[in-house]
Amino acid sequence: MAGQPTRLDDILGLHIRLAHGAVLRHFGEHFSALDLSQKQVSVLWLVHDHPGIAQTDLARRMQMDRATTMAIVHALERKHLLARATSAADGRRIALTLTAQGEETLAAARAAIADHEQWLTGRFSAAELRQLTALLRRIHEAPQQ
Amino acid sequence: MAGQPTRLDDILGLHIRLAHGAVLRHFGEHFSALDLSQKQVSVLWLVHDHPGIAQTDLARRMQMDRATTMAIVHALERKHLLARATSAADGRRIALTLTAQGEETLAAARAAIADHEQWLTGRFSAAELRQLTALLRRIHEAPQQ
DNA sequence: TATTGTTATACTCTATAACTATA
DNA sequence: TATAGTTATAGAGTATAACAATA
Repeated sequence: MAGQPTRLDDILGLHIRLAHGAVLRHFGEHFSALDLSQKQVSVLWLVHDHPGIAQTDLARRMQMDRATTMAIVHALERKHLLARATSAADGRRIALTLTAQGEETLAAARAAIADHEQWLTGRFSAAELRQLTALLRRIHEAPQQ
Repeated sequence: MAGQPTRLDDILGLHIRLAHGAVLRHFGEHFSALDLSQKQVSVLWLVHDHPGIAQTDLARRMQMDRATTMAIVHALERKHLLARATSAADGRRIALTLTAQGEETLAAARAAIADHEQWLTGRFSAAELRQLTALLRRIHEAPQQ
C-alpha cells in the first residue's frame, strides 16, 4: 500500500488515544480519595460478579497479560480487599473472592464511577451512547486476526 | 447520586480503555521494525505539518504534560530525527524542525500507519467511521469542565 | 506437553515538583 | 509575575522471559 495523503486529524487511532487520555485524566482528578486505579476497580467488580474467578480468567476478560494481572491482584491483596484460596478441583488455580472490606470499597467505587460516567456520557444522547459502545466493542471484541 | 444497578459491561470508559488497548497492542506487534511509539510518530507528523513549532504547542495539541513532551522530544533528538533552534522572536521558545532523516522516517511511518489504520477502520463503513470519529472528538475536544 | 501462577525486568506514558532563563 | 524549557522522580500500565507446580 502506497503512502496516502491522509491528515493526522483523520487517524482514528489518534482520536481513540486522545479520548482515552481525557477519560483517564478525569478519573485521576476525581478519584484521588478512592486510591484505586480504573483497572483495580474493574477487577474488584469482576471478582464480585464472579466469585472464585481465577487470575487467568481475569486476564482474558480484561485483555491483560498474566503478569499485569498479578500486579493488580497483589495491589488489591495488599489493601486487604481481595482474598485468595487454592482451588480444590484444580491445584493450579487460585480462587479469588472479595473481603468484606473489598465489598464496601467496591460499593463506594461504583458510586464514584457513576458520577464519572455521568461526566463522560452526559454529552451523548441515548442513541449516540448505544452506537458509540457498539462501535468500540467491534474494535476490542474482534478476533485479533 | 445513589448507586445505580449498572453492569460493568455498560461502562463506556471500559470500552474506551479496551479499544485503546487493542489498538496499542496491534501497533506494538506490527511496528517493531519502525522503533517508534505512537506518540513519537504523532510528534514527527505535527512538526512536519508545523515547522518551527514549540514544545508548548506540541503539548497542547497532544494533550500532554510539558515534561512528557520533553521525554518524547529528547528521544527523537537522540535518534537524529528532530532538530532544535532557539527562536529569534522569543528567547524562551525552541523551534522544532525535522532533519532529512526525520522526514524519511516519517514517510516510512506514515506508510506503516496507513496499514495499521486499514486494520482498524476496515471493520467500519465510511458512515460508521465518520460517526465514531465525531463522537470520540466530543470527548477529547470538550472543554474539561 | 500445556496451563497456572510467580518473579524479575524493562519500557512507555503520565504527572508533580522544583529549578533556570526569558518575557 | 507569567511563560518556556528542563531535570529528577515516581507511579501505572504493559509486556517478555524464565521458572515452579500442577494437570
